[in-house]
Amino acid sequence: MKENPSGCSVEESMRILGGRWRLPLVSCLLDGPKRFNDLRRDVPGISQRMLTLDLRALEDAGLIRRTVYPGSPVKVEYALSEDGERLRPVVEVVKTFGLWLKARDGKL
Amino acid sequence: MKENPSGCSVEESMRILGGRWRLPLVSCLLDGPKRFNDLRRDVPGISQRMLTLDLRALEDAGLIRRTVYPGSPVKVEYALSEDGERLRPVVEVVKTFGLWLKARDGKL
DNA sequence: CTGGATCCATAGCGATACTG
DNA sequence: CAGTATCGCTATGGATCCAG
Repeated sequence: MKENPSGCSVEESMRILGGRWRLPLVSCLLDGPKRFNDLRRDVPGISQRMLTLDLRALEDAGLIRRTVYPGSPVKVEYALSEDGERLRPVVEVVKTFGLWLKARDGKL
Repeated sequence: MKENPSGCSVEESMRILGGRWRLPLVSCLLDGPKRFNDLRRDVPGISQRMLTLDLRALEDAGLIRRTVYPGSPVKVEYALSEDGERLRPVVEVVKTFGLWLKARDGKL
């Protein structure tokens, strides 16, 4: 009973948060809602394709809300859902680790 | 230049923690040092190949220490390094999120 | 027991061009 | 502005066999 369902939970998370852009994307959205091209700018290096796919995936997971404001041209806004807000601590701690990593390896 | 270095740190982290098994592996090692076949057992589903590769990668990143105790048969022990201990909060928070995720999707 | 070597399948991702 | 569609490469990971 002391066995490892813990690792499984981590796997569950990684199925959604894995990949190169998911977490950086969420990280950007923690600042507040953004539009498609805002994200393209704020997540440097992401391709338009991956942006679309990962936004889709996160939306399907219920972590992101997509709102369309009609008009010409249309305006589409992406925001973290209430559930997605649960990712804040995740992003924070991963970011912290990344910063520490960079500092460590920078000093070697 | 004022732009998102936060996201970059997240990317740095994911370069090391990405992949399907890295974090589950670290999660297992949080309990204490383990041997190769212990890990094979405790990280259900991992192939021997990936276990080798990921242990290697984490070792190269300085997050894991590998100790060989000579004898016949040899005994090899893997443990988190001091640096690797920095992953504890990461694993914890990811695990928490995973558990919550499973609960949420289980209840839908 | 602790791996290394090989082969192979798939998933992830990038680049580019096109569209309402 | 906010996407879709297509192509192809590479990385990731599984299966199997071999070895000290």
